[in-house]
Amino acid sequence: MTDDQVADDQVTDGSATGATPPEAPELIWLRPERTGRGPRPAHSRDSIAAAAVAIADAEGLDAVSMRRVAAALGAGTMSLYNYVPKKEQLFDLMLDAVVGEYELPASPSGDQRTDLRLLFRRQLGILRRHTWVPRLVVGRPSLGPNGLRYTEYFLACLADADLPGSAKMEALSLLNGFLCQYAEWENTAAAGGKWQTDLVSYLQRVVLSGDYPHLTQALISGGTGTPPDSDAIFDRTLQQLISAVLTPTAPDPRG
Amino acid sequence: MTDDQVADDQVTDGSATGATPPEAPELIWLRPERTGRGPRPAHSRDSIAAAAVAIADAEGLDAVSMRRVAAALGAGTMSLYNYVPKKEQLFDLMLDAVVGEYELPASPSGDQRTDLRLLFRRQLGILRRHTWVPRLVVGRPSLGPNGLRYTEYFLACLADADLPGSAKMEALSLLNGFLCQYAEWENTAAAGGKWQTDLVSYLQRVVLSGDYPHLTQALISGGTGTPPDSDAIFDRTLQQLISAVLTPTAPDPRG
DNA sequence: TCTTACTTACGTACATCGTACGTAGTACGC
DNA sequence: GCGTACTACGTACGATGTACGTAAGTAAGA
Repeated sequence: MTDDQVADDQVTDGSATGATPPEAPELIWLRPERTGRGPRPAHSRDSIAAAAVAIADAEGLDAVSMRRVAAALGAGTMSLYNYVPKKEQLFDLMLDAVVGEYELPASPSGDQRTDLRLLFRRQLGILRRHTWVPRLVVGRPSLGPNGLRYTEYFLACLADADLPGSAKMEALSLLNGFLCQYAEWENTAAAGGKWQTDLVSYLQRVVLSGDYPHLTQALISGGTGTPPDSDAIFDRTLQQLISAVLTPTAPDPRG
Repeated sequence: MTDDQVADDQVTDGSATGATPPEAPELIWLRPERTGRGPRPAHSRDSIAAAAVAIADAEGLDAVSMRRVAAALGAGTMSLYNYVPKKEQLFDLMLDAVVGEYELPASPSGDQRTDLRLLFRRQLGILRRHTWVPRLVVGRPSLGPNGLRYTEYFLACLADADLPGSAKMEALSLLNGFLCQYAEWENTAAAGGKWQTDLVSYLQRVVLSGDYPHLTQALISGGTGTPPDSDAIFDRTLQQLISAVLTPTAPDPRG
């Protein structure tokens, strides 16, 4: 599984230029930021991430291109590829930078529910400043330095919980998923514009068709496009989820 | 529902060449599939969606380009734009096609938990056949014909529940979010390849650093990259969420 | 110290993407 | 039949990710 595709690389030819192009790792955290050879790099991962984040904040995620970020750094486009070999990894840098914005307490207070609630409420604040984050956190775990510290803190909050380690990881994933989903919902609700208008008139048409009684009732009993008046919905749901997650394992009520 | 969108078309300007370039709606479901004028369209939304879905299933979402889909239909690239003015709307078609794969029961059995469990387990089956779906369901509600039927059925399952309509919609969103997240996690777990390998060696390095004791313990107490041996995790979590969602509103245990 | 090997920096170039635009042909409403 | 709105599609433009080659700079081994 390790070396099946470079079998016939330099075998027949003894020339000098690099015996094995050593398969750059897919994960950017696996390559050292600095090797100590060659000229001193002009940029750091932090500055690159900051530049990219600034662009995404100001003009949206689609405005983040390699050219654009390189230009923002005052570098040639292709120079950026020395630091970030793939655009996906630029996204990794951006996510880790955002996770790092939360100044974590030194250690949890000990009250699990309160600690978790505070943690995720802060995270929601961060996501509100960086509305592009949810689109990026699909299946890719954010495990850069800041992501690791964040994960470690989350697990420290659950240190006393009577749960297997895997359940704690699942809890993290579940709560983060909810967080991003809620943030993204806020985004679309606040987007306004033509899409919003179209959606409303479409739903009106749907309601008037009379073919969807349950949907109709659900819509009229609670405003649809209406953004949440406060964080009440978030808080309430968050607490429900925390409770669900902390419950060791419900006895299976299978029929 | 029949004629409400052509109100102010020719009112202010009597010139010939289309007085108002009538602002094509952002939502594809808002434009009729067939207007009755001009030549008969050679393709249908269903066939277009099917072609796109086939490509995505076979070669991944990134292989779905307008050119590719048009070619699969035997049409010129730009002809596709008569049916789908924006690529985003092609994605809408694809999602609705996938939602339509589940042959919904005529009406729920009446046992809320069982009905919901069955519904989402089927949905998981669909997502396993179309691994690209979670990436597409970020913030865009899927409200095509099939999406509407699906939503209506979900709400019918909750018809007897003592919840406000908004809470039911939130429940739908929450459960769907979990579903997609779980499916996406399965995808990355099953992806294999170099990324997986890199991730493992990275985590090994992290563990060996000794700086993340809680993370270390969580990792060793439950395999990380290990795909779930069965659907047990999904089922258990799904039930927890269903219970949480059906609970009218926990009394606020605010300190 | 010199050499060598590897780094950084960046310009050029290519394939591919979404899609704006224009033109030609077709079929329904008047 | 006439006009208008539709379908069909070729061409073309700007932008993207990034492979590749070259020049220059610096640390490690002789």
